[in-house]
Amino acid sequence: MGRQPCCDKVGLKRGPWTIEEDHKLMNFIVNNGIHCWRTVPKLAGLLRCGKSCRLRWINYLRPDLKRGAFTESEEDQIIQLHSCLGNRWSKIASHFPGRTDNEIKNHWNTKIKKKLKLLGLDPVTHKPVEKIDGDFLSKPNDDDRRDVIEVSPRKNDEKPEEIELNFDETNDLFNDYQMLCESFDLDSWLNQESNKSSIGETNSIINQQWVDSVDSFLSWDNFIH
DNA sequence: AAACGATCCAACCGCGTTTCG
DNA sequence: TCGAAACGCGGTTGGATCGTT
Repeated sequence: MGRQPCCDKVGLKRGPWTIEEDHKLMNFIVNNGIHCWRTVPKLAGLLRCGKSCRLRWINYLRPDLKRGAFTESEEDQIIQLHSCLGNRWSKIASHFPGRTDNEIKNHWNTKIKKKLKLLGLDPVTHKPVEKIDGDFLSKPNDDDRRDVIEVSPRKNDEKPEEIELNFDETNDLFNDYQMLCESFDLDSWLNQESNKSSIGETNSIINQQWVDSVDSFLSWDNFIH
């Protein structure tokens, strides 16, 4: 005999969460904490599986979530960590208090990947795309030595405002990026992050403050997703 | 104003690992 | 010790929104 099943999947709700469901889940966790995700939906009165509740809490409802756009320095750190850790999003996210692995993964796939490609870098290997198995392909001709980045939307027939990066400029950017990566000491940075007054301690304070004030600052009737 | 395509992101799926009976 | 379920993670999807034609 192993554990009891997480859920029977019959009659369970799927898809986007409603405000009412969010409220139920938050109220339950605020009052009871998290001990076993399997029991959470049942005790909270939700027709969801524990897995779905866990995801909703982690990615959306957690009080210590930092919302808003990623800053440039956050992006740089993500790139640096990705070059060391690869697609281990939860590991990367653990160094950004208030950011979720899902959020970082989405940001990587929608923004940073493109940014690296524009720099002529392979987002997987962080190496120049011209390079295959250690050998550079033939020297690019003049047409190939230009990357064009549109920086403003086109209006009708108007010529788009563009930044032209020739091959040498792209290389300069890549060199800068490599220097940044080389000068980045992952170990000391990780130590520094973990020494920051212990994140768990900080989070518990934040949680407590949030729990104390949750009903006063959240007007659920007017809650906007 | 409508149609279409691109982009974003919340949520789901499936798999490997961990935990428990 | 073993097997089944829970957990956690990374990949993928689908719907909402935005921008362009």
